[in-house]
Amino acid sequence: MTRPAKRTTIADVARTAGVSGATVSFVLNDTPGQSIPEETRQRVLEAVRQLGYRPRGSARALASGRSDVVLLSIPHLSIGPGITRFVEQFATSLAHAGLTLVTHLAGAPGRSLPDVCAAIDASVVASLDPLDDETAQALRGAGADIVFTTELAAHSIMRRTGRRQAEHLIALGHRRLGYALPQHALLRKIADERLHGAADACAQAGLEPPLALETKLDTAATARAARRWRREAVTAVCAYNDEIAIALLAGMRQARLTAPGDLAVIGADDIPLAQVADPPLSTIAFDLEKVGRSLADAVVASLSGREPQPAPASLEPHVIQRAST
Amino acid sequence: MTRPAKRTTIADVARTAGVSGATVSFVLNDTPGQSIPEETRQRVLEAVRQLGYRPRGSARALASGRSDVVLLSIPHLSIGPGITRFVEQFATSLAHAGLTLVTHLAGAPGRSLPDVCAAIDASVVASLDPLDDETAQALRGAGADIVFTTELAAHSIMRRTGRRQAEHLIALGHRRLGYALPQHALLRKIADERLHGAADACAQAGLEPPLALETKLDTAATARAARRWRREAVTAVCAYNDEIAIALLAGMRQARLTAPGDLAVIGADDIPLAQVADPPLSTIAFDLEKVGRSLADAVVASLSGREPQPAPASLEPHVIQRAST
DNA sequence: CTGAAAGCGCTAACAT
DNA sequence: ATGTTAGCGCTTTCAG
Repeated sequence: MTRPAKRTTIADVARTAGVSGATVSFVLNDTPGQSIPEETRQRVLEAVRQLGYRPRGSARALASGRSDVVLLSIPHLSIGPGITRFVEQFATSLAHAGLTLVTHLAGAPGRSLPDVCAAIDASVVASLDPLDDETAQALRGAGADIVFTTELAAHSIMRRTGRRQAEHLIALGHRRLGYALPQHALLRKIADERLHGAADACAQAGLEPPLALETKLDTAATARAARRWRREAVTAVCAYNDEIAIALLAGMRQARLTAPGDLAVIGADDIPLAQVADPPLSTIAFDLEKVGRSLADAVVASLSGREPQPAPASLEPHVIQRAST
Repeated sequence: MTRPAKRTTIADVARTAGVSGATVSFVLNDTPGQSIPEETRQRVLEAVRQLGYRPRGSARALASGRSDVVLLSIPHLSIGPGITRFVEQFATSLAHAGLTLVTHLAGAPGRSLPDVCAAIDASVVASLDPLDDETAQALRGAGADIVFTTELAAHSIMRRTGRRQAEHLIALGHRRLGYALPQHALLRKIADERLHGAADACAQAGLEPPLALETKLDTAATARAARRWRREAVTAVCAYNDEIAIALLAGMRQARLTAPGDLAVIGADDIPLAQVADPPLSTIAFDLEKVGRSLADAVVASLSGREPQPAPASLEPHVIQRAST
């Protein structure tokens, strides 16, 4: 057993501060039901600072049974500026509650989510994608006190996003819609939600569901799709996201079609490039930071045994109207 | 102390398999210098499967002194499809070596990198950005057996990326270059590297350094920059990345300037949207997956006390020539 | 108000 | 070839 240079432990701090390890633990954790005199408290804090001491997570987790680490599983590809803001807000809110966030990119071969969860002994696992039962089961067994999926949040936001896209187009007078689906299999789950939402809006307006076509980030492919939609009397299309929408705009340009005249197009996610598209792209935005905050609230609630609050209504995705529709 | 329903431990497995805990540990870890009969081995494995047992990371780390967890710090904003591929490959290669990767989004308030490192008791910390000394120090103290920064890898790749952009333009006959810098402060470090590389290429060709202008993802802003470059006799510009390049193309369109005639533009990173830009955007690509693989190699080497191998030359960024230059 | 002591689940000597 | 045992660093009763 090769044991490298011993790190500073709670015992070192205790010695320096002239107290016992227990006392150090008490002040560091603000353990309730203890009344440490301010003087002692300061002495301990000073020793901690001086020694640069940080409690070792594994020991703490082992002893207390809770690591206070939250593991967020991010679906494979959909990473973008929006997700970044979301994760940051999530991490910040969690930190505020004394929890530490780390993330795991799902979908890659190698470690499965339960493996990672066990390895870091996470207290909570959050996922943007609904987790399948087997995984959820494993996670519980692997020590995640609770498994929190955003099925109630992100999932339904996706659906409402599709719904808004379609509603906007319908309100503009369009009666036959198209839907541009991404090709990538890993985006399919989210894409299906969005498409589903759009279909709901159509049904509610007494229209046929959108004509969904698979596309990719390639001008020739989107040009083909655009012609097909035209042929089928589609006058407006919802794109799975802004990237697809921008590619569609490019394909239309190649096919000598213009937006919104020949085909109106609306994207989703409001990526920065949407505003410099030609024409500027209408899109759906939602407050990811707010989502991050409520997800954190839910995690905290869950950890303290309370029921999670329903997500605030202000999470509603909303239309950003630009020239493409 | 609320202790929730006990999880299955190594003792449960031992009992079920009719052996001792040590034996279970041996077969699970392939502990060298032990010769477990195949029959026993299978019995243990069977019990593990049946009970769905996974060793608890914290206990393992505490006992052995190594968590085998690698923590990757990702700089704030530069997340994109490229980074995703990199992280996935990194995780996969690491998993292959028995290591588990988790990531942390740097830059957000809340937990600092050393905090996270201590919380999960990471064995290794890797960062795409160079780490400042204080952080590196804290990391070492916080238990990262080694701190591995990619200063040698990613850092220099950034510089070589800028160099390639400029070299390409110079080879095309341009004698006065511009550089489009991002506005965001957090991108500055990388941007400076890229600009520096471009300046090197200029110097080597006996040219003045590029005229660097700060821009943002806004058509009016990039149009202004484009006019300024024209005024200063710049004929070609390197953009910090493809997003900026696309915005510049849009600004030029607004200013009735065309690429490459009025101003040639080259981006960097080869994002999917680059190929559907109008005109299709020349850019710099590099094999992020290869970077992920060599970074993993370096981590493994470092963990076993060997010197990291120099990164393979095939990591060189290369030009993707499209119509914008 | 503070300290002593018993573990948390696992690994790795050391016995057998 | 397998079992016994002593911790790893910390938290948390329980005494003082």
